[in-house]
Amino acid sequence: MSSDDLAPEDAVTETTDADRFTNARAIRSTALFEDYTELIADLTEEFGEARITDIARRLGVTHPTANKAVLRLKREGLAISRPYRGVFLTEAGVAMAKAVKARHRLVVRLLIAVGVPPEAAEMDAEGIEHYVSETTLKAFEAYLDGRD
Amino acid sequence: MSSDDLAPEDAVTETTDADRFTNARAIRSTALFEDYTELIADLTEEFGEARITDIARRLGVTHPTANKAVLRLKREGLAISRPYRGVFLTEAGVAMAKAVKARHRLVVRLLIAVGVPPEAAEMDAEGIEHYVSETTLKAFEAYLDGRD
DNA sequence: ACGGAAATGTAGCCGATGCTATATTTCAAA
DNA sequence: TTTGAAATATAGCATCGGCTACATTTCCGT
Ligand SMILES: [Mn+2]
Ligand SMILES: [Mn+2]
Ligand SMILES: [Mn+2]
Ligand SMILES: [Mn+2]
Repeated sequence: MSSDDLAPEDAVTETTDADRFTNARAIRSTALFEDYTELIADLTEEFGEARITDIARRLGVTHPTANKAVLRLKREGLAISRPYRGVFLTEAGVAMAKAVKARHRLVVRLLIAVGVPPEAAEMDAEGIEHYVSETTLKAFEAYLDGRD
Repeated sequence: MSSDDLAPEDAVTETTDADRFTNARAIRSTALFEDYTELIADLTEEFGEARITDIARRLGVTHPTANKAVLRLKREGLAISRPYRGVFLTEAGVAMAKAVKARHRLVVRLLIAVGVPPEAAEMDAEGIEHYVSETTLKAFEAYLDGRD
């Protein structure tokens, strides 16, 4: 199980356990932003703007929690807003939302394709989506195309 | 896209967006414990005990971080240890480790089965594993059995 | 036009999870 | 048996992401 089994002499770049965990930690720290941008995009499409109250209700958190998260989004250049007004995504925010939404849908489609009940697929995808790499995404696409 | 499209009069239990996000938040708060118990089980099998230094190195964190996490594990009844000695899992810890390891392997197997390169499968599984429900797990098993 | 309810903002608390710096303990080599 | 290096523990700092309580602003109905 140890990563130096059969360690070769030449300069192969090994993926260590630490690499995997470090990757997962990095993703964990951006997952919340991904959910916020995706949600703000949805609300903007539905209502023309994303109100703090609606964001909080959809996420199942209190409004101060949503407010604080939006402050972080603004600090990171993903959103803009004026006091007591709706929240809007920046270019970067829109780009993130688009990518996240595409991933979300693709993960759900794949789960359903391998036999996961739609309800469970939707539920699990909300967490899984953030950890699916580009490589895996491509594989999902290829799998979904090349069947039936 | 709104969840009250075609809302029925009778008492169907709807899964709201908030339910999904709340579920994902709950899982996020246990994911780290799952990684720790799985890792401690591995190290115990390899070396007869899990030393703080080894835990920290495998996870890619500093040893004070690992130490503090082990304190939380102990508080939650998942591990035991005496000062300056190795860490061991309790019954509950072993049970968690077993379940997590089974999930980890199954997720990797499924990803590979749908065409994800093994390297990427291992990498992504480290995050994905925590969000796979029992229902989805069963579906993965069925899928892996019922092919070839 | 205004008064009150709803929405939004802010202050402050908490635990989790990371870090660095420092203290303490263990253990093996000399 | 001593002692120094490695391992472990602890102290203290920071950010994140939850919460409650309270302050402020907006806006709708009368
Ligand atoms: Mn999500
Ligand atoms: Mn999503
Ligand atoms: Mn993991
Ligand atoms: Mn794992």
